[in-house]
Amino acid sequence: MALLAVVGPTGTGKSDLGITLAQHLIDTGRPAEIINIDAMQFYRGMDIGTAKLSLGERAGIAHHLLDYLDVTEESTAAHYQDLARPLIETLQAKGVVPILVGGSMLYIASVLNDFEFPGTDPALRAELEAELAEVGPITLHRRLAQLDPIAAERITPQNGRRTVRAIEIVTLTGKPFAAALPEVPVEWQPSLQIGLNGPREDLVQRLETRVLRMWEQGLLAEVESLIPAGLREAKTAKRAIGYAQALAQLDGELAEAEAIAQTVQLTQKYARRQMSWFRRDQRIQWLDYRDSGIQAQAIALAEAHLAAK
RNA sequence: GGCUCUGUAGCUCAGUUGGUAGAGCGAACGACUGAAAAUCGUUAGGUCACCGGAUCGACGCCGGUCGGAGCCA
Repeated sequence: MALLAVVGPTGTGKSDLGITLAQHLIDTGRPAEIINIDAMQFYRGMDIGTAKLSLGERAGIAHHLLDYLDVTEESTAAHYQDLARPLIETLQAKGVVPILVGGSMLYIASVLNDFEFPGTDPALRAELEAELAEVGPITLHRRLAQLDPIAAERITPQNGRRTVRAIEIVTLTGKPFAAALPEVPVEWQPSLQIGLNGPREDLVQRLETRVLRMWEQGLLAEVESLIPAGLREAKTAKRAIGYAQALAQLDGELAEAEAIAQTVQLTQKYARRQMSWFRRDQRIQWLDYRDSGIQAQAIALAEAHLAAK
């Protein structure tokens, strides 16, 4: 069973490379389809700010898990895992090569690695979040230390978010929470991950012009059109980098130059966080997006993976 | 031209009565198992504009030079 993935930080050309790979496989008689794994491209109507491929650019290749959520719907990695894994298996059963394309770290890991998300309980969660808001992260963390000393040691006391979830897990499962990623990831099934990246200074430049282009292409108008659809009430979608800033600009809270500058900065930071996550995965085969031979290299890697299967 | 204020980390600024400096943001690096485009941690950056003086000792006092802001002519 073949399984390909194109990963890496934002703005490195993952979508295009995904098309190239799919096209190559199809041209050589092996059906291939793309599965989006960018958490913001799930949302219908969020196109410009997520650099979503247009229909034309998709070149007739089937794309899954793209545009399948309303802006008001919340997305979670656990839910995505439930959708993506059966989809992958279905495609494989039909002899289609699935190509995961995107940069949402947790989502990728939750599909490709042996991730098991313990359940959640909205009431308990709400209760813990209220408590967090009231007493602050440090106090809540002391409670975690009593419930699960090891988890508490692995989560910094200032990190209220992770503390809440850890308490939730321990309470729900009655078992300790690992709170740590395994040294070496356990594979869900063998896959080839191709990573795209370039020198930091170059990427910084690239991301800046990319953000400028989003504004030129009408991100503001796109955001405005999403307001009636409920963007303001959204939990996840309205936080998207660029979208939050465009909203602030529409509300007069930010001048355009500020909104753009902030978006550029957040995008840079995001790319950095992505790299710090991806770097630890030794299986990723890194390619330099500036390299003109990148398509051939990716195809060679894919062929080797298919041959080994 | 005169008067007043001002020049401290890449940016915005703190710095008590003189004992060679701090924060926030940014940056680099890291953590990460149901919001992950989230949430957090660590570290590196400063001849305190420049020159001179008094002092055991100055970012801090005195004098001057250069740059910025405002007010009056």
